[in-house]
Amino acid sequence: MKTKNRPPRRRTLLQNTEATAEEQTSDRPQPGCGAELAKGLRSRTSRAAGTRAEGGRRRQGPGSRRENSIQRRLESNERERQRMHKLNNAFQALREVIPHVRADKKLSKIETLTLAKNYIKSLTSTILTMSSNCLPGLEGAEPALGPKLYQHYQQQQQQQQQQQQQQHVAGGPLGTTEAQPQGHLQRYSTQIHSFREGS
DNA sequence: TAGGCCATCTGGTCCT
DNA sequence: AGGACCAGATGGCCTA
Repeated sequence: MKTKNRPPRRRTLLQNTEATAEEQTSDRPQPGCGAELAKGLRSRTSRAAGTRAEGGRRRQGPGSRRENSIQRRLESNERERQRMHKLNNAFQALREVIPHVRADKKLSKIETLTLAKNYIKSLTSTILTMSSNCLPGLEGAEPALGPKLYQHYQQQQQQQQQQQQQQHVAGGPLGTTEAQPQGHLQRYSTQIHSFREGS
């Protein structure tokens, strides 16, 4: 696994605002981001257009609109960074459950997604092969096997729940305090529901 | 050194 | 209104 513990490579917007006037007039691209460069070009043209209006430019002190705007941008950047870190953590978690040949080499994101897709497909295929007799209606369901399996699983769950309810009505729990099976599929199901509900 | 991959910034859009 | 999400742009790091 390539561990790139890189220092922040870009100067932040705040740092840019503190850049020297000499740097700001330089034509050399600064180690800032590209979008900002584009914005810089835009602002350059607007500066050129608004030279007269800017004749008496005021100092932007703390609490000014520009200052607030920069502050909001920095907060937004931080949130975006956190979001990307979470995304990368999810990628890492996915890498750890996908079997692959070269364990010494970290999978790229695209490789991770591709392998995950193929892995799911192969597992689904295996399940189908192993239990083709037990899962009526799944024969030849190759194109959308995953959803079909999940559907079947849901039906099984409903049947189990109905049976449990019937038992409960008939004679109570009969002392069975056994928890619901919390297998991977169960967790998967729970997760899907939580995603749907946006929680 | 070119190309792949990645982190980061940014502005726009969508959603709550 | 503010946060989440997304995509484009850019530069740094790494490897063949």
